[in-house]
Parts: sequence; C-alpha cells; structure tokens
Amino acid sequence: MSIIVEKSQRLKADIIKYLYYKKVLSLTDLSKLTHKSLPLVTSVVNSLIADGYVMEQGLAPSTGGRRPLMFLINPDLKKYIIAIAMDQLTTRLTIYNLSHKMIMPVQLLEFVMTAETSNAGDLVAFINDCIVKSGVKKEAILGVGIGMPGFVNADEGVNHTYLKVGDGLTIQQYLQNGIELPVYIDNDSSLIALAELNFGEAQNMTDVLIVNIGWGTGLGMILNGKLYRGSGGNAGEFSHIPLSESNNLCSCGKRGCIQLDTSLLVMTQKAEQAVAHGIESSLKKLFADKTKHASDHFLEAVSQQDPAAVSILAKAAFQMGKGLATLIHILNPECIVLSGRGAKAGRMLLPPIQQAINEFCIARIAEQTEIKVSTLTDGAELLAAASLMMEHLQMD
Amino acid sequence: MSIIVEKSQRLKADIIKYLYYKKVLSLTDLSKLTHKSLPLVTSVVNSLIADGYVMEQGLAPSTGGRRPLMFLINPDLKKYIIAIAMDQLTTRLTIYNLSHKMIMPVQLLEFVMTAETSNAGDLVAFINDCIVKSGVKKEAILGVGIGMPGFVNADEGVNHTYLKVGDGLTIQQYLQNGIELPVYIDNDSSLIALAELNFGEAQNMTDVLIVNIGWGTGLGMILNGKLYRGSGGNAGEFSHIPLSESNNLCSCGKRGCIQLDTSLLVMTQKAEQAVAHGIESSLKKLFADKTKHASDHFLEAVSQQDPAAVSILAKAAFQMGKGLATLIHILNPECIVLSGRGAKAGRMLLPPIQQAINEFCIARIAEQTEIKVSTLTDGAELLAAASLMMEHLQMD
DNA sequence: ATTATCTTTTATAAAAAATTAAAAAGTTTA
DNA sequence: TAAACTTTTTAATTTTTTATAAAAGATAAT
Repeated sequence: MSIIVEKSQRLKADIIKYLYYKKVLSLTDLSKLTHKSLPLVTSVVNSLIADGYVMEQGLAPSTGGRRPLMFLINPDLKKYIIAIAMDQLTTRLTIYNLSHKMIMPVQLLEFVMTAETSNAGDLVAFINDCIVKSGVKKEAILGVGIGMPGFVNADEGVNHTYLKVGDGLTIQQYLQNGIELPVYIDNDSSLIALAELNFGEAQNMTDVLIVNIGWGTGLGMILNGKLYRGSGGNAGEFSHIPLSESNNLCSCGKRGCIQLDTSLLVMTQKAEQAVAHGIESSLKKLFADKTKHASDHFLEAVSQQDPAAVSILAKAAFQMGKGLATLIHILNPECIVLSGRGAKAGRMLLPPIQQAINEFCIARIAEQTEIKVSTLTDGAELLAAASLMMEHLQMD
Repeated sequence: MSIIVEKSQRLKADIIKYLYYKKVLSLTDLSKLTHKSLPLVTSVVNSLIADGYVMEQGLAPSTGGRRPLMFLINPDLKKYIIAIAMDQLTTRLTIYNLSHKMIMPVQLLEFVMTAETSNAGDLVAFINDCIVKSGVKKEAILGVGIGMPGFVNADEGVNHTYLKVGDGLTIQQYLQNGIELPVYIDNDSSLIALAELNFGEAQNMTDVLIVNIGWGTGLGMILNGKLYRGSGGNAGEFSHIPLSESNNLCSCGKRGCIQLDTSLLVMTQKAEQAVAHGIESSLKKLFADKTKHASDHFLEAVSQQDPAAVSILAKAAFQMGKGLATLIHILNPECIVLSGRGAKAGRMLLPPIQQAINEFCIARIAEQTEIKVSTLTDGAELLAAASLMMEHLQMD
C-alpha cells in the first residue's frame, strides 16, 4: 500500500512544484505540465486544497472559451525552504515560504572556502543559529538547498574541491546529520542555470547556455529541456578550456586556461595593476575603500563607464566571446544568457562578445543564437538554491 | 477510434525497434525498455506473433530464477529498409531486412555533391533503379534512411548546404515524391553516433561523443542518453571551432578553423605536398595509383606505419586532441569514440590525442573519459542509415 | 439591439485501458 | 529441501479515454 501512496504523493509534489514555479495555473495547465489526465489532476488538486496547500484564486479571463478556474499555493501556508548561496568568500542564507517571500532578511557568514581553517562545523552552527533566530519550527521546514563553487556531484552529494569532511561522510550527509533536515547541494553555475530556466531569461527554452560570470567563469547548460550535468556531474568547466593566449599559470596547474583572461578576479587584478602603474581612473579612489571587495569596486567602475575599467572588461569579454563561439558550434543553442555577479556589467559585456562571435562563428550558426543579459537580480543564487530544494520536494 | 489504434501501434513499432536493435529480448526486457507494464507488453508481443512480425526463440539460460522466453524478429519477415550513405563524392545504397541481413550487394553512384551539375533527380533515378534491380516489391519496403554531409535539419528534412531543390520543396519531400516511400534524412555524423549507440562502442552509455573522422571532422553527441541535435539541428560543428594555429582560409570563409589541421582532406594534401617535395615514402608509389582516392592511399600508408604519413597524422591528431580537451571540459562525457572512415587509422590516432588531452585537461576531468576507437566496419554509415529509418518506423 | 448558432475551452461522469499488486510457476543456490 | 530469485499469469486498482455538459465569446440572422 505504501507504494500506491508514494506514487500519488509524487504527483502531489509535482503539482506543488509547478505552482511554486509558475505561481498561478489552471487544471488544464497542470494536466499538460504533469502529463497526467485532467480528472486525475482535478482530484489531486482538490485533495491539496483540503490539506491547505493550495487555494482557488478565481476565474481568469477567457482565451476564447469557458473561463478557467485558477489555483495557487496558499500564501498563508506554514511551510518553508532554507536557501543558501556560497561563494569563495561569503555565504548567504535566507528562508522563503512557498510564495517566494523571504520571511527573514539575508544572513551573512564570512566563510572562506579556500582557507585551511574553514570548517564545515561552522556552517552547521551558522545554519542552526539562523533557524533559531527565525523562530520557524523545524517541522515546518521542507529542506535546505545549497549552491556552492567547486566540482560538485549533486547526485552523490559530494564536493570534490571544497568542504571535505572526514569519516567517509559526504558534505551532504554531514550537513544533514548536523541540522537534521533534508539537504541538497549543487554547483553554483548549474543552479544559476536552473534559476534562469525557471524564473529568468531561459524560460520556455530547451537548449540554452547560461554563463556564470563570477570569480571563475562557470557554465550551466540546459540541453533538450533539462539541466545537463555530464557523466561525472562535472560538465560546464568553461573556466579551464585551452584558449588563452597568455602563458600564465592557472590555479588548476595548467597553462592557457580561458579564465586567465576572463575571470572577474583576473580583471580586478589587472585593474589594480593599472592603478599601481599610475593610470588615470576613478578606480584609484574606489580601490582605496577597503570596506567592499575590489571586484565590487571594479564592477561599479564599469557601470560608471570608467574608460580604464571598460577597456579591461572589453578585452576579457572578447576572449569569452571566442570561447562562446566554440560552444555555439558544438551545441547550437537558441540562446546564451550572461548571468551571475558579473552580469551587472552585462550591457558593457555584450558588444565585444557579439563581435567575437561574429568573427569566429559561421554566420549560419551564429545567427541562430541570441545573446541575452540576465534580468535576475542579486537574489538569483538564493532563488536557485530554493529551486534546488523544490526539485527534490517529497510529500509525506 | 483511429487514435486508440495509433497509440497501440506506437508500442508495436517501439517493440519492433528494440528487437531490431537488440536482436533477442525477453518480455521483461521489453517492458523495461518501453517503460510499459508487463501485461501490456505481453499482449502486444502476442499480437505481433499473430501478425508474423515476431517469433519465439525458446528459453534462455536462467540468471538465478525462472528461465525467460526469448523473442526475436521473424527472420523470414518480408519487410525491408533502404539504407543510403552519401559522402561528398560517392553514394552507397543497400537493402536490409529487419534481421540486419543485406538482401542486395552495396550499389554505388558517383554523385559529387559539390558539383553544379549534380541533380537530385539523378539520386531519385538511382534509388528507383536499385529497387527494380532488387526485385523487392515497394509495398514491402518500410522506408528509406539517408545519411548525408552538410547542415541538415532532420526534423524539417532540409539540407542547407547541399542537394537544394526548387519549388519550395525540401529534399526530403522531393525524394519522397520521386520514389513514393517514406524518406528520412540526417547528418552523417549524427547517424554514426546513432550507430555507435545502438551497435558499437557507445552501447549502454548515456553521455558519449562520437567523432566522425572523414572529409571534415564531424561530431555526434549522445547526451542524457539521447542524440543531441541542437536548437536548429546544427549541433556538432566541430570542424569549424576556432583553434587552429595556421592562418589558412577555411572553406567556410573564416580563419583558424580546427579542420585546417585535422581533416582527412588536409592531411592528404599535406602528404601530397611532402611527396612533391621529394620526401622518401611509400606514399609516392601509392599516390601514382589513381584508381583509388588519394585519401584512401594515405590511410593505407598510415596503417602500414609509413613514417611520413604517421608523422602528418600525429600532428593532426594532437590538434584534434586539443579540441577534444575543450569538449571534455564542457560536456564531461564518459567516453569519446573515434569513428567514421578515418577510424581505420585509430590505433595510430590514439596516442597523440591522449597526449593532448592529458596536457590540456584538468586531471580530475580527463580521467573520467575513456577514448575508444570504433570497431564498426565500413558498413557503419549504412547500418546507421537503416537505424534512422527504424527510429521513424510506423505500423499501419 | 436581441437572439440564435457556432466555435472554443473547461469540467465531470461513465467506460475502457493500463498499471500495480499478488499469486503461481520455474531455476538456482545453500 | 528450503530459501532466494526471476519470469509468467491473474486479479484488483488506478489512470486515461471518451463522451457529454456547461460556460464564454464570436458571428450572423432576425
């Protein structure tokens, strides 16, 4: 009998997931999305209404026939998701309800991944602290979604680069034990791709590349309509493809990696060198302010159209465009979305990237892919982490 | 009512397709492959036996439980597939039954795609001639599968590079009208990928890249277990990624395309130049024989380990390896298969490719992908063309 | 302008089909 | 000879189809 329940619970979870993503849907919409028949969907939605998960919203305008009754997730539902977005230096956490509402301001933890002293225990303590501070009961929390840099195998729950824990435990298991809630982890770039697919520029597309411009240059891929992770979960390592003309040594131990030209870190370093060499620029003043990270100042200068900063950015963007030209030939996507922290500079990034693509792509191929800049705000990573949790939602 | 029929006919076609690929299967196997329940599969297989399509083979050895009854396609079934493999110079045709048996020797047509005088009408005449010659009745032919070079959109039935026909018709429609049978076309590299997936080195894998070493260097991709074609059907244009150090002009109008270093045509040209410059090599004698194409002589010299030929090949292979290093970073496949005409030289190709991958890939990523040489013989393209037809099989 | 008819879309109830669960029938292994 | 496993068959349950009704807008006739 438990298996019967399990299967109908699967459909319940799917319906909640779709209502979470799309916010308001009719029974017909849900039937199409879940590939289940209308009578079945109707009965499951009715049971979800009885359980308090779902509400009727009222009739939508007609599209030429009978007006459909629309449904949405009960905005007063007391169920929550913990969303965590990590980067090399900082970890951000917030708690959402199922109506995309933050019920707690974003909490920050200075957690330096690369540091020897960094300990996964600190992360557990931080998360538990936040739960206590929020006043939300643990039973009301559906789970924890975490996006992090590194070679992450989402299925196995392992990060091969950072956050290693002993005792034969995966970081996922370690966190799960520590906070006693379901925990799901994934690579930050894959998650941003998920966010663009569900909420951003990649909606309703089946073949899209999402470039995560940040400390490195990550890549998330939606292929045949779903996130592609590769055989070992390590697809999308755009940062280290051999394309750079500089002969510098990359952190990975190789030479010629593209990120030696394109990463935000390298751009910022070049800007700092330029300032040190006495270039005339607003960067000089900005870099003096140590309250924010230099890369934030660099992005700020770019959006202020500081010539020195824009010139550094344009060179990097051209190289990135050359790399993207390769991807366009291989994957023939309908769209490439520039996303992540660096997308702030998107408007400045676009012309040199487009130029490189025109120069290195066969016209027939290039004209099939549109280059877009993400419109998701800073919250993209957190939203994506919440999505990750919703992807794994289970009803009990 | 016709829709009821249509759905059960879909399952019938799927079952025949799987029996075609795997040759012998039990009901349980078929149930798993088709994702349909055992009782349903049982009843459909019984109806296929009644129709004469399928036969019982007998009991297979036990795997620890009750011995399964195995089924296969009736080897005396009078249903046939026309398989056509085209390259720039030559078109090959054969007719298979559903037990992979050629019921007619391979027929050749000198059809030069690039020539102005080439006319799709000649192709129609050739196919119709072959049908007459074979003595097979048209009603017994399930359809025609054709693999061809160029920018092919398989869904739309268009080749944007070659075989253009007027009157607003696609080449697929033109051929279909001319021979009055269902016709399916696809890019040669995609088809070779399909052949490797179903019959060759990529069996039971979900993320594999198949390199078609031929006139150009094509790429077929199996991602998430299925052939990836890209948004416009033009994925896999490996030939023209910007990676060459030579500054020669490519046929596509750009400079720096990888195929300027790696295509069989370029290798052969280099060998001819070397001979012209008086290099000591068995190639000199071989090239004098004009009955075969120079590239065949070149491949022959390579397999005879002629030093000059091997040296030219090794340089090309290293460049190809550098390109593959990029793909490995992006797609993290479990395997790369070297296939197509040039795979004959596979054993010679492997070391320089592996060396380039080791030099340009992060070790963690590189060690996850195995490089293999195809074991499919010359018939790969024809087998693949037959597969293409079977993918579209419809029961009526 | 009002009414009637037609088309399109959503909702529900009865009939048909497919899946799942359970039982039965063979095989191998301990 | 029982226990573990796998395939096959049967019975029960679930799910999908199909048919029908109801609602809304568009078009045409009165």
